[in-house]
Amino acid sequence: VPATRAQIGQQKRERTRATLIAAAMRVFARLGPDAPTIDHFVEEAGLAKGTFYNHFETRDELLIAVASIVSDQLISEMLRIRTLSDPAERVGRAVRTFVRKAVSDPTWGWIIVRIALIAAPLGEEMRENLSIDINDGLKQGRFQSPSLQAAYDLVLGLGLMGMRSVLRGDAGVDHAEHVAQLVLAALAVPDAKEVAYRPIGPAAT
Amino acid sequence: VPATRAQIGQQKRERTRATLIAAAMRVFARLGPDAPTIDHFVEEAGLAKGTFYNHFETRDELLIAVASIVSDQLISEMLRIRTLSDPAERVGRAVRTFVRKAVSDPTWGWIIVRIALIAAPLGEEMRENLSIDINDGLKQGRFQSPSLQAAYDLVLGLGLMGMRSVLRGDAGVDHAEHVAQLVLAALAVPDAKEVAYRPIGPAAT
DNA sequence: TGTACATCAGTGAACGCGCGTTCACTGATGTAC
DNA sequence: TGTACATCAGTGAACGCGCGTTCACTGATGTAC
Repeated sequence: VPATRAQIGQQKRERTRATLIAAAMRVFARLGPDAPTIDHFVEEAGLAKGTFYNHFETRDELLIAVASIVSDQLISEMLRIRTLSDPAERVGRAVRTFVRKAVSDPTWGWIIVRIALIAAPLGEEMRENLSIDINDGLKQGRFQSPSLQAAYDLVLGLGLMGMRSVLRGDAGVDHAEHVAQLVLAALAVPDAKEVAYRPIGPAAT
Repeated sequence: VPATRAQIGQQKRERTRATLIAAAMRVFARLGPDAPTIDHFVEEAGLAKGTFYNHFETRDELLIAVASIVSDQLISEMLRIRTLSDPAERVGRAVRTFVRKAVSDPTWGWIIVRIALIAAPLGEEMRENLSIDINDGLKQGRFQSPSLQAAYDLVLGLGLMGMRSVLRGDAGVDHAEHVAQLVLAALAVPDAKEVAYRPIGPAAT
């Protein structure tokens, strides 16, 4: 089928928008949520300044777009892990996966570390999803914790700090497993080390 | 003794500087390290804009001054705790003290949470001091951890996230003890709960 | 088939506000005589 | 004791750069005939 003018235009628009968002991710990862200027984004993207305003009204709108994409990736990862039946394995796998992903995709990792706790949507999604898994473990007696909130602080705090360490190059190759092991040990999982190192195969229920 | 003109001037200067720094602490606590402008600081302090430049050359210099003060307070607190002989009690006490202090002095707490990981001196001081206590515990066999770095991420990550929870009003009255207990449990301290709740008396060696 | 036209994403010069920075001035207070 | 002077922290108006924002224009590409 021949492309109509409208279709061609839309495709170009979408490609430019994607270029801009990809550039914005690198910039936010490098400079954090507050410091970057419009010039930072368009220069990184290799586009004219006016182009920014063809796609976004404000700098904040771009930050939200970036946060939404990262948030969606987080959620889909959490949902894949949810197919595992053991809450300990779910929480351990989540921590381990995110720390490993920070190694393989530092831009993604720095965005999480630098804006995770600031951009509202991102933080809330993480919170909701984590709370489900932690609650499951507590109800089943697989976890012990003096409170849900403390367990939540444990997983999010140690997870983020573990990501930060590997991003800064301060940690060894097994850091993801080490961090997962400590999380599970804190929650009084007896086989914490075994679960933390369990090979990642096809999701077994 | 009658005050000389030079002394009077110096005293006034010091008072103004203190006013400015106290105002800057509230502003940094509220807005983070990047967002505030010079106008924010002088308005909060009730001073003229030019006065800022009588005391600091740049916005960054003020941030460093604030970070230094907070850092000094952190270190002196850590040094007081160092008089305790049991590494488990030292680490637990440190975490507990900082979370409690975030409750009683939210401005101080928010500064730690918002700029702890950004302002270099602050992060390094915390790192050095924590590493000493953690290393002691590992060498003495009081702690178990797959790596020093992971244990460090645990204490700093859970500590900061615990502070953040109480600052946001998301946690109960015993949150400091809950967080300390989880830290010690993660490090395989058998009497984690007992140590976390041990009354804070005069430092016993 | 070829040519003139319509559409629209992208462009970048121009504008103007906000914020960092300067500096001549004020006023409080000790000092000189 | 009283008065003129010196010093210096603090003041705030003024300046100008940087950055957000606008908009007339360009050029690529499909459409009309």
